[in-house]
Amino acid sequence: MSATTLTAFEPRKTPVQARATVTVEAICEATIQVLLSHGADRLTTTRVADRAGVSVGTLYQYYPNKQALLFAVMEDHMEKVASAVEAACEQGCRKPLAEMIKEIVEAFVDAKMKRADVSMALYRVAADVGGPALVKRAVMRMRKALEAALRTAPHVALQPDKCVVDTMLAAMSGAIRSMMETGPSPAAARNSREQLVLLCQSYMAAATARQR
Amino acid sequence: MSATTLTAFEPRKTPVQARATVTVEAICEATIQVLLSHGADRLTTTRVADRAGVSVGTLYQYYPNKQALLFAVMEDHMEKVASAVEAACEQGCRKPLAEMIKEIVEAFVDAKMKRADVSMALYRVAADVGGPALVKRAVMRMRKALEAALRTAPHVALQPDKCVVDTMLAAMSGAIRSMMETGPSPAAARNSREQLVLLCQSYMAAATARQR
DNA sequence: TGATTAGATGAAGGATTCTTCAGGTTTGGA
DNA sequence: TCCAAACCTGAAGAATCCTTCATCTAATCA
Repeated sequence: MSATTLTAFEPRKTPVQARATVTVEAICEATIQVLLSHGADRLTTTRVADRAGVSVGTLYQYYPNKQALLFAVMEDHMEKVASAVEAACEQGCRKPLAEMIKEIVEAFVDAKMKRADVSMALYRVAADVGGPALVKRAVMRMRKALEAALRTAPHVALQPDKCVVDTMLAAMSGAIRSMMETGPSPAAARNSREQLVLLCQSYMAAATARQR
Repeated sequence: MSATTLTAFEPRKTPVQARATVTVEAICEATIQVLLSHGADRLTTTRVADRAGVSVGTLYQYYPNKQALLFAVMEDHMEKVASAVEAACEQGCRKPLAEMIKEIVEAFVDAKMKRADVSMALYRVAADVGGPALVKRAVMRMRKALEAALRTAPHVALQPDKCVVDTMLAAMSGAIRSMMETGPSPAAARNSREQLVLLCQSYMAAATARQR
C-alpha cells in the first residue's frame, strides 16, 4: 500500500533537454520560496509557477499534482539530513561512545538548522503529502547507520536493541522539532544543541550499560 | 501580537440556555469525529455541522470561523495533558529523582496515548490554528510544575536550569510525536514508554549531577 | 399571555484552487 | 532546411469551501 500511495507522487516525466532541467529546478526552488513567504496553506500551484517564471501548465507537465510537488521537495530535504547523519556515523566509528554520539547528534542538528526555515515549513505539509512514508524511510537509513557505528564503539557492555536506537532517533528529531517551533535565538539554539547531545549521550550510556 | 492573533479564535458567544450548551458540545465532539474519519484537509464546517446534527449557521453562531473551532478543540486537548503532568509533578514531590521522573513521564505518555488518535489529528492542524501559542502556554505550565517538583527532590546536587527542563519537555513531547506517527502496536507502545522514562531519567540524572 | 431575547436554519453569494488541453514555440537531428 | 519531438502557454472548466443573513422557532420573564 505504501507503494501504491507513493506512485501518485511520482514525477510525471523527466526533463530531457537542458532548458527543461532548468525549469524543474526553478519550480522546486520556487516551491520553497512560496512555502516560506506565503505559508503552507497559501501555497498554490499558480503562485509557484509564477514565482518560477513559468506557466502552471508547465508545472503540471512534470508533477501530476500539488502533492507530488511538495513530496519531491520534502524528499530532497530529508535526503540531505539522512546523508549527514550517515556520514557522521561513519566518521564516528571506533571512537568512544560519548564522542561518537556527540558527533552524530551535532551533525543531525546542524543539518536541520542549516535550513531550519524549510524544515519548519515542511513539517506543516508533511502529513498531507506522504511525509510519514518518507520519514520511515529516512529513519530506517539512520538507524542502520547508527547501529553499525555503535557496534564499533569500544567498552560498550551491551549492544542496544532496535527499540533503543529508535527512541534516540525519535527523541532527537522530536526535540529538534519542538525547539524550532519556539523560534530560538542563536544563543538558545546553541544551548539546545549542547543539551541534546547530553541527552543522547546519557541515554545511550544508560541503555548500553544495563538493558531495560 | 499573540493577543491579537488569539482574539480571532475566541468564541463568538457563549451559550446561555441548556440546549445551546448541548449544541456546542455536540459541535466540538463532531469536530473530533470528522477529524478522525475524514482527515484534517477534508474537515469542512458543513460536515462538522452535519455530524453534530445542526446546521452550519448554528456553528457560526458560536465560532467565528473554522480555525476558532479547531483552536477550541486543541485547547481542550492540551489542557488535559498539561493537567495530567501537573498532577504527576505534585504527586512525585519529595520522591527520589528517578521515581519522580518516571511518574511524570508516564503521566505524560498516558495522557497523550489516551487520545492518541485525537493527538495525531490535531498535530496536522496545529500550525494553521494558533497551535504554537497554545503549545507555548502548555509548556510554560509544565515547566513550572516540573521545576517545583525538582526542587523537592532529595540528593540533587545541582538544580537544573530552565534550558534543561525545556529540553526534557521537548524531547518528551517530540519523541511521543515521532513514535505515534509510526503507528506502534500496543506492545511497542509499552516498550517505548519504558524507554522514554529511561531517557528522561538518565538525562536528568546527568544534568543535575554536573552542569553542562 | 405577550414581548423580548436566545437559538437555529440552510440556500446562496463570493472566493479560491486544482487541473486540463488545444494550440503555439523551441530544439536537435536527418 | 525541415520535421518530429520536447517544451511551454494560460484561459477556462469543474469542484470545493467558507461565511452570511433573512427568516423561523423556542425559551424566558414581566
